[in-house]
Amino acid sequence: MITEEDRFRDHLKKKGLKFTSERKLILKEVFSSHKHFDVEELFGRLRKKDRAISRATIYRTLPLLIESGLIREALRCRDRFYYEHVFGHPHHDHLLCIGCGKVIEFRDERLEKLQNEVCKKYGFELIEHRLGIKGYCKKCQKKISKST
Amino acid sequence: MITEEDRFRDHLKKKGLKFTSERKLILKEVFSSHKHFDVEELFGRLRKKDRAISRATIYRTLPLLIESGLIREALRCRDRFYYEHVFGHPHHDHLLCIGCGKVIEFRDERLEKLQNEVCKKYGFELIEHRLGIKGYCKKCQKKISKST
DNA sequence: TCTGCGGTTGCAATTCAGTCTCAATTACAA
DNA sequence: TTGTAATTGAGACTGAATTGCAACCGCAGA
Ligand SMILES: [Mn+2]
Ligand SMILES: [Mn+2]
Ligand SMILES: [Zn+2]
Ligand SMILES: [Zn+2]
Repeated sequence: MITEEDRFRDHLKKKGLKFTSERKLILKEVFSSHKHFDVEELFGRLRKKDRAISRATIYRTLPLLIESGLIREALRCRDRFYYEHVFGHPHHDHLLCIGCGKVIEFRDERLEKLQNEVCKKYGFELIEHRLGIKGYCKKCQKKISKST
Repeated sequence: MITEEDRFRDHLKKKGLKFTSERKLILKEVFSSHKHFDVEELFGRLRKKDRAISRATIYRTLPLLIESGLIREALRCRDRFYYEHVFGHPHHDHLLCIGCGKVIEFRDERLEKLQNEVCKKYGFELIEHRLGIKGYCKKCQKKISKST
């Protein structure tokens, strides 16, 4: 069974890059939780450990994790990228509540299939897609109807 | 028949805001072409006219045009937002070529319907959505297969 | 195990889109 | 025409992300 570390090591080797202790720590921290995360949060989490890692190194490592197929940019909110696992986690899309910021993940096979059809129609080779649906979650709908 | 200017005037009036010459010029320039645009491009186009308008005013006006339902954020590439017309142009989604930057617009009713279904399932009130599919256009596929 | 060659790191400086402040200006309703 | 609240441009500012550089270090080969 291949672990995320195996995958990362392979990718680095292929590119003639080194598996440093910093990259190892970042990888470990990234895969210690399944939640979406941004650079600041990751930086904060790492700082609390015995070994702090600079923001620059984090910014330089995340693209390597993306290239390895381990994570991807999931959302962009509040002027930041939020990342999520790809390795070990099936693809899905997101509902974003404008009211409270809640994020709901969903997967719909029919949506995926239709996108393939669209690409076929235009002779387009699909590499990746991102679907973000903005609106109001149940709770926020209630809040709004109460306040009017 | 309602024009984009009517729409903008109405919206401004509703909010107690003024229809200034700057806002009028920005509106005019935005609707002078149907292509996607970003702030820098719009700023450049306006500067070439008799009357230059500051970036700050453009940044302050675009949200008003969005609120009015005249334009929307269509894409995010190269760290910038790209905008497009909503007024007078039916909703659609985008295929983005990673190779050459080409943007293909498409509309698929079934995709729209399925998204409504997904929202219903989660009790989510859909306000807007954005689907961006990244990949390679026909030409870029050929280029790649030639170079290997 | 030792060595040397790249690749890597942290830091601070930098970039750049986007926001904000403020004094001067202007739309527009009365 | 006038009063007033909204608006403007200029430049300072913010904050995420990038970069240059000198010291550092992983690792393949000896
Ligand atoms: Mn997710
Ligand atoms: Mn479009
Ligand atoms: Zn909510
Ligand atoms: Zn292309």
